[in-house]
Amino acid sequence: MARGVNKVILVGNLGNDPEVKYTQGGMAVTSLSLATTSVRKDRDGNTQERTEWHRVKLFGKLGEIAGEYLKKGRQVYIEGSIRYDKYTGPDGVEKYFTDIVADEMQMLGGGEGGGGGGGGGARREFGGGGDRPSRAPQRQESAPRREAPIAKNNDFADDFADDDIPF
Amino acid sequence: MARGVNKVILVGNLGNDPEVKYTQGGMAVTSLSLATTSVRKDRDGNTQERTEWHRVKLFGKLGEIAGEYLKKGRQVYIEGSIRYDKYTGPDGVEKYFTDIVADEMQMLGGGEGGGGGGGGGARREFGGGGDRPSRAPQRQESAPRREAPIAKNNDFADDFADDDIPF
Amino acid sequence: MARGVNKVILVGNLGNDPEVKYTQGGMAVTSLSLATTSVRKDRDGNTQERTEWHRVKLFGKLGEIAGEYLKKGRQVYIEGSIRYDKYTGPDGVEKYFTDIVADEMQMLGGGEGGGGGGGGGARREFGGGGDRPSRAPQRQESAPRREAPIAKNNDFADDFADDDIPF
Amino acid sequence: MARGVNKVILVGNLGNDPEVKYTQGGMAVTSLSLATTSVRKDRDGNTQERTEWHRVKLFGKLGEIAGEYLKKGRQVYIEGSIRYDKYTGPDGVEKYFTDIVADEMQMLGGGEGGGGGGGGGARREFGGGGDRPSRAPQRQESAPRREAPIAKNNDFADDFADDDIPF
DNA sequence: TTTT
DNA sequence: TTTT
Repeated sequence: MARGVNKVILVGNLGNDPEVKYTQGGMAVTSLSLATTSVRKDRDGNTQERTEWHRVKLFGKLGEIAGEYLKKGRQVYIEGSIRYDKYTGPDGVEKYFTDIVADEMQMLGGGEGGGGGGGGGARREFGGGGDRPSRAPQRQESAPRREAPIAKNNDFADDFADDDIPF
Repeated sequence: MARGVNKVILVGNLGNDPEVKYTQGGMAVTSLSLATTSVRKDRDGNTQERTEWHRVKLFGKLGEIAGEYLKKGRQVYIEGSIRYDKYTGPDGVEKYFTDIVADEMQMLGGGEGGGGGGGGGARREFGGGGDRPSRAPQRQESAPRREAPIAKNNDFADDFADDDIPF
Repeated sequence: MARGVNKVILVGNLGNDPEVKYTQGGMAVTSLSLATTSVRKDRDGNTQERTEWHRVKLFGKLGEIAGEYLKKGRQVYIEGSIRYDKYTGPDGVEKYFTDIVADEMQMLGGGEGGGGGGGGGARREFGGGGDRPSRAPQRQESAPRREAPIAKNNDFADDFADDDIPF
Repeated sequence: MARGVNKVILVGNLGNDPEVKYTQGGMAVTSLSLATTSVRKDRDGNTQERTEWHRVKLFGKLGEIAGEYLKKGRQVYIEGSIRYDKYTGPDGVEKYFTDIVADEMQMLGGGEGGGGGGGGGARREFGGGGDRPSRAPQRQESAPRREAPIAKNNDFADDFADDDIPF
């Protein structure tokens, strides 16, 4: 439900491998760095290029799939919404972040990236409960003694209750 | 032309009247503050709301139409793309901006806002040369003695050559 | 999940009041006739208009909300997908239908249409089981003795198992 | 300009090579058959698939690029609008067509399809006059003596004045 | 800062 | 008729 529409559609290439983190409740929070490039001719007839680097966040099962199948360089379709966040650092300085929160993902380009699942699509889960924290436990175990082992730098992962996909 | 897709679709309400500025070449650069609100139930069954405030930029003729017909509170459809900008202030501090650069605009809701043109739509102009700097001169005259009368605070207006719609 | 993207975004006005039908299982199947108009100048400088009339289908709770709050003339935002159907009539003649199956709906324009819920948004339900056939029973009772009381003319309503939102 | 929004976004695979025709004025009119497939689980847990076949039309330079670089099987992003047409045949029978008129196209998947231009994007031209009927003459020469050599079967090509991109 |  |  919503009052208004906030929709983003991206087709771009990953600048790096996905980064997968887990909340303490075991929900995957995956970050992508996605490039989209525009090309145009300026008034002198020269070709100009400009690239935007989007920070894309995928939660829950969608984040797990992204972490498993996406790789640096791969082309992907993302549908989601824009989210603006402000974070006040320990030094009191405010920092601003803009994220694209993905609702849907489509791997493009025929899956040279290996695996068996390349080329498929995935959709964000609504309605809690279904998140299997599959590989999360290991991950948690591998970083045992920290108060907040995840989301040190406001990577969205402490913005919401565990296992609660944000909006 | 492009390598990739960077598309945003918004339906929201204006938090303020539009701000119209002009480049030295006379091109309108209009800024909107647009709210989109999401509503959902959390796990306890309580209704949660979250509002995103989008900074929307409209250039050229599209900016002039927006400045003329839009008003605080009015509902509008915007189609455009995301643009991330970094600005280093005189104090050396980097600031980040995210803007939605509009390609298309639709006033919604039947135009109680007056004028004759309410309720219509408009599209961004491609292909240079057609920008009539209609009311820009007056505007320039009303702020005569300043070195950089426009875009003091990196409002996009000095990011591009005059009369050159950015991308 | 999907292999590919099939997405439609419409903002238009209803040509008629919504038509609500119910499957035998009690699921609402609501049809809208939605107009979108394009305007342009032809080569002689004359203004040309062209209107497309979209057949929009809304299922389940989304269909109930549409049936309750939408009215002829009202402006609405629809997000969904295109569905092409073929129907062979009793005379053996094939007929083709194109429908927009709605996933999301936003009433636009400030809700002069009355009620308390005007102006809100709604989202299609995924995951079965949640469809309360609220007013459906009465509806069924009012048309008791018919073999196929609903969907005589292939209005989508017999294309799918009862209570099963099609795709 | 428009009153309303009529927008379609597709990512799919071509079922066949593109078909390129030319108007008498030399404008390319290219048709694609584009598949988008949805997958879901039904209530019994079985996987169901449904494929929509979209008729996509590309005009002018965009149609020339599509005809040159796209091939059967290739994945493509299309942005455009829905257009419903009715055609009354010589037998008096009415036939209905639904087309997606493309405004923008992106070839996806890294261009194994050869050529040098694979993987790029293209945008529909607005503003008449710029259509170079590059390969059209040959095409015209190869079918010299016919009253209406093109668009026998209502392929959109006689719906509009030559060189006039429809809307 | 908007809107219902 | 495509694709994984």
